[in-house]
Amino acid sequence: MERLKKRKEFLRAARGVKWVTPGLILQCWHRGDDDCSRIGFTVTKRVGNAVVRNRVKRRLREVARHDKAHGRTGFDYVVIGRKSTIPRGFSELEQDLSGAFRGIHGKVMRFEGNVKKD
RNA sequence: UCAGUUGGCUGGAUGGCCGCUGCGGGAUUGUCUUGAUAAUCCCGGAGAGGAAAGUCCGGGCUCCAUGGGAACACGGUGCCGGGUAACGCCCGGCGGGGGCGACCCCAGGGAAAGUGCCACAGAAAGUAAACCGCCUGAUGAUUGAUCUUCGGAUCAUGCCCGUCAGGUAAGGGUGAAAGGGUGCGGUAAGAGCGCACCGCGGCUGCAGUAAUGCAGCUGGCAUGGUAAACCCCACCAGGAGCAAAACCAAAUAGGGAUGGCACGAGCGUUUUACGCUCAGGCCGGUUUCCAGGCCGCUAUCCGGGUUGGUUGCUUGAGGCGCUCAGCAAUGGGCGCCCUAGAUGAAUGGUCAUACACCUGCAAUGCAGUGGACAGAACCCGGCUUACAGGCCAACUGACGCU
Repeated sequence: MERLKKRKEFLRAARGVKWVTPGLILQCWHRGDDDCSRIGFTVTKRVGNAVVRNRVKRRLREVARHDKAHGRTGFDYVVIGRKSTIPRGFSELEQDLSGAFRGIHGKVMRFEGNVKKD
């Protein structure tokens, strides 16, 4: 799983499907090719100062590192940190992410199925 | 022991497991120019701050082609001496203010160069001025006396109640501030009108590198405040910033159209053309001068590009220790050390153990929360702001004991 690095790719993922959990928000964009899955992290200034933002981003990155099973090839994912990411327990965050992956994949399939019907 | 002042240090600890980014070494594989490069793995070691922050000053460095002189504009600084690469910083001193004291605070040049402003209140806010009051003179009324034709007239009085003319800044009242302060004399009442002391100005002497201080003589009250109002004086100062800038790869453009001005002179070669010289134009905020560089100039319109990598990038006005000079800031000498370099941006996640903090139960234990302010982005020197708790040193005051 590689990292997203360009602003354009983040903006493209923000136009895709979104899934909200208590500890984080997951966005994804189905590229449609067979390259490996990619993931990026976003924490806005509303969450806190630089120290808090760094801490949120590190916990999210660590959670994503532990969860290697759910990312699918051909997908770009963006994880957005929230103020609630800091007080949330680490195992709870792991459950949030794996649940978000399962939910968002189902949502993408339904969305693409609707597109094919149209 | 308590209260306080100043300066400095520290900025969560220990361990297990799993990661991230550089660096050094090694192995395997691929490539080729055979010692380089790319990928993967292993080992070792390193990896946020005192403010990394605010971006407020001063520098280094890079570009604006470069260097220098003069004037002006804009901007900044402002007691004196020293330190420094430099500063608006630091140290020492002076002056003023505060504190019993250790000590602290000060945007601290010029207000007799000029202009402006001083709300409200108040009579008056700066060529002083007369509201109340005080004083003098005249006078009305009053009162008294004399005369009388009984209407009044004349003389005196002027404390009290008025009017007019003048004097007065002592007192009252207003204000942030009322044209030196206190006392004595003086005066009709008063006033630097005179005197003493204090304050202020000038001159002289002494001490000090100087700011300034002390002493003497003298002047005479002349000089209200405000320069963080304009201003004057002295000194300093070109602009933009690492998204600077350079290189590599890809892409490309010193792109096109229209109009205006110019397309000059001389020489050489082979009359177009090219080269050289002169003239002309452009080159830091403006003007100008000197050296120098560049070459058609200019206006309007149209279209396109602005991505990736490498360097810059961490050895520097660098730290630590000893020593010498100095009251100190700081400087000299000697020795040792190398200590983050990311770029959607590493420096962490998690668990355990004690240790602080807070809350509750409740009573010195248990449970829960959970670790001050805060995250490098080219690098230094400062300033400012934020900061839980802990430690050290020197000094001051009070109380007690010896």
